[in-house]
Amino acid sequence: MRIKDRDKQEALFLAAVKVVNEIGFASSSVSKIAKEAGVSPATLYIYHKNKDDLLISTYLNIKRKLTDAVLGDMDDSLPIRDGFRRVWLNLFRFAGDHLDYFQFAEQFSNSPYNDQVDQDAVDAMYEPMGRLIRRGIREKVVKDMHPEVISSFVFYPVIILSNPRLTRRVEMTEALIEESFQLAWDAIKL
Amino acid sequence: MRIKDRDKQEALFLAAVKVVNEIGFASSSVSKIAKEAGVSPATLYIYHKNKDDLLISTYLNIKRKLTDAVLGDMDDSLPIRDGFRRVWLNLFRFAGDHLDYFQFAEQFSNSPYNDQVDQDAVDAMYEPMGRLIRRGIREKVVKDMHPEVISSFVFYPVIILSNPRLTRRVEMTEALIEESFQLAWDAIKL
DNA sequence: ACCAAAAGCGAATGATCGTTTAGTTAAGAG
DNA sequence: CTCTTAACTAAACGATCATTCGCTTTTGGT
Repeated sequence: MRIKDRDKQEALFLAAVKVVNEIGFASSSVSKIAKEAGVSPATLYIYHKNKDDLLISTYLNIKRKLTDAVLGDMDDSLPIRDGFRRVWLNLFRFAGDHLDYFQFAEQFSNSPYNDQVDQDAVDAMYEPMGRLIRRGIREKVVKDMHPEVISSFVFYPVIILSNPRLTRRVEMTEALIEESFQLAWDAIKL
Repeated sequence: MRIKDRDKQEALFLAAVKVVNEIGFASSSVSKIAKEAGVSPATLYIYHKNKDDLLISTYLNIKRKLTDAVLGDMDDSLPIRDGFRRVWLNLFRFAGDHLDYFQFAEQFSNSPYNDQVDQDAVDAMYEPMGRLIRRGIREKVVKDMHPEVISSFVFYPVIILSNPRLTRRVEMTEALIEESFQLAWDAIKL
């Protein structure tokens, strides 16, 4: 028996990201994504059971790449502030390198599609971050608040600042990224 | 000659918000929105020149209501911190009262539709906020950074914290909202 | 070398899409 | 009350939608 083509898998993933970012969920059709991937619409259904499945697995694929890139080099022996700083810088680098992934993920997670993903599975990917936050609280370096509150002050500003659709007037230079991290740290430090 | 019906205008606005929030941009069609509004699809074209125009003006309508509710009672004589605090609390109250507006706006502003809106016009609505930030910097109470950076640390966490799609584990009580404001203030204060 | 089976595709399915047309209804001006 | 005009609609337009069908091609196992 024949085996599924890894290249087609990847081509479909990249095509979904590209088409959705260029024309939005409203206009993105299976045939447009298939054409962009250089594949028949019928072939797409060998890899995904329907359109929703294609989009959901594209999202999960991005989330996995994101958490790998951002949390992959976490080190429990690092001082708390350095741990946060490393993740912060990773996030900016990833956003710069893969703006398209970021944009797709934002479009997706704000849409009703998000209700179809297993949120606990996504949250589990962020577990290393939760560990860092809890350690910071235990060591009396970080304010004792729910990890989701801490995260929202540290990481969501990054999502805004690295999205040129929302932040048109500011160019995020190396120095400005470092300065901005100080704001994030000031928000959460004890 | 006959006059346009204000109730239909409003019904179309509410229907667009409701349908888009329930089934997303991907599945939202003109006929579904018209049916929800209790109106013929053809009638919709008397009020909007096409589908995009309907969605864009729905978004701008929400943005106007939002800035009115959040920035409408700004007072230049208030101490800086109290000014920020008032806007912060307004934003939480508005998010609680009109979660549907918030959700629509987030879906919209993260999609390519956003490229079709005059961003300068939207930015102008936030001008009172820019004034407050610049006054804070001038009086050496707020860090001297670009207003968009300051805003991203103060207000975007609110958008996350008040979105139950993203923040499922934390219930934002009055006390927690007040505590969270302290984090926002710590981030930007000198 | 051959076979089984899954990959792969072009074309067709019926449904729904955004928009227009042709005609009816209702209300403000006189 | 009448005329005018724009609001309003049901039905229809061609286009495109998500998905499937019938068939061909490829490939791993023997």
